[in-house]
Amino acid sequence: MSTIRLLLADDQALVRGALAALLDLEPDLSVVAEVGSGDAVVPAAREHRPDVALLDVEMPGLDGIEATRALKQAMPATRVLIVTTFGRPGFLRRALQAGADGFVVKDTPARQLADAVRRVQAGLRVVDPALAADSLVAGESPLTGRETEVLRAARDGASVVTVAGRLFLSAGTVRNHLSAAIGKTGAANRAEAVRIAEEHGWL
Amino acid sequence: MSTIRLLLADDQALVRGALAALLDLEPDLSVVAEVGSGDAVVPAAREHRPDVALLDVEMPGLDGIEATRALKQAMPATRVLIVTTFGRPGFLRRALQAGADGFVVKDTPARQLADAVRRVQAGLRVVDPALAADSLVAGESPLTGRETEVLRAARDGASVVTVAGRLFLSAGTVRNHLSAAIGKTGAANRAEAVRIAEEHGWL
DNA sequence: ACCTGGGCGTGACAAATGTCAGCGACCCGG
DNA sequence: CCGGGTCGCTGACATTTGTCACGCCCAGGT
Repeated sequence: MSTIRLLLADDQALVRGALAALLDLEPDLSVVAEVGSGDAVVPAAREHRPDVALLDVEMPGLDGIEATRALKQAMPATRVLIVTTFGRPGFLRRALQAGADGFVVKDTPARQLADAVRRVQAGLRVVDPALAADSLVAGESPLTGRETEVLRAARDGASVVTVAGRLFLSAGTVRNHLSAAIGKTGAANRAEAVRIAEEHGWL
Repeated sequence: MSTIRLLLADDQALVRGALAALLDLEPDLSVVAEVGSGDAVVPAAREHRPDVALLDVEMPGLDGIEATRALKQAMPATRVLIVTTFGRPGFLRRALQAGADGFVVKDTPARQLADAVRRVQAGLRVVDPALAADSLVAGESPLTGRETEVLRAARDGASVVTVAGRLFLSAGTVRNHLSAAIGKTGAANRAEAVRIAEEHGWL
């Protein structure tokens, strides 16, 4: 049995290095490339031809989801395993839609990671069961495209007019979109709506 | 030269295990205990007598800062090295005040971690230079105790009356404290004030 | 004894926010 | 071709939020 070649992508160098150390302990696994940003994933994959890519969701440049899409398009044979800090239900859904073969939260015990890699390499889907359940109840984002944009632009506490300026919209329109988002999220508030949408992975 | 005994505390099992793997590669280091919450730090330290404790800041139960204080009080000889995701200037200051011997961000290269551990064990202070500079400019929190409390209670987007109810205050008082916090942070907004305060590590 | 600063409260005011109804435009599927 | 949905905009309205001035109490330093 030949060794499985791995690519690691995580913006935190310490975590990246530590994961590499952990996975290199396994005799059948070998980390052939490490990158710290989403943009670097595809070039590194072209050069080192990994069997499996472990991608973090939170990354500068392309995030893990977009990087998955790009990688699957460039090299469809490469398996993708998403490794992330936050178990946002929406992330799981979007990751799978982007073509990911597995989804692991950083809460899972260290020893299971190598198994997850092997399963993914074998062509199986690996998904955290608890998270999958959450994803089903949470469902898809109820927010329309514009509402999502507006809510995202209001994340940092910008006022209505500021957001309107950023998106080239009328202030009234922004207010309406925000109102709709607040209603759909069940929030009482702009800030609360942002929080809820973020927790569900809708932003 | 005897080996340095380590205690690892991080709520993310995968990261914890990976760090353990990384550090165990060094011949002079040995991970003798791993815990996933701040409350477990002191008991584990009592049992395993580590030379150096690596603590994450973000943890359930006691956070890394409080755990540092507790550990230093219970076993002053133990060296504490804080390892954290976010380079919030305020965290550094509070960590050092709580008695930490070193402060490392998760962005630093993996190979430097072992060195940081050795330096801390040798009695030196280890601090990320860039972060130290930030800490100097950012300075201490300008917020008074009450203002901090109120701002923290308003973090999730709660309304004035809700916050007032939580803290057993009058609505007007809450508004005044919030107004003061907004002024001191230079924000235009409650939400912005929260964001700014969080970025500085004042919450 | 005096001053200072933080905490707590009230009242009043302007500005921002959230809600609602209604209008025209567009695209897509039946 | 005619809905239905999304988008964009307006205007009006009640509520919330942010600001300010003012007062009271208490703990600390001088």
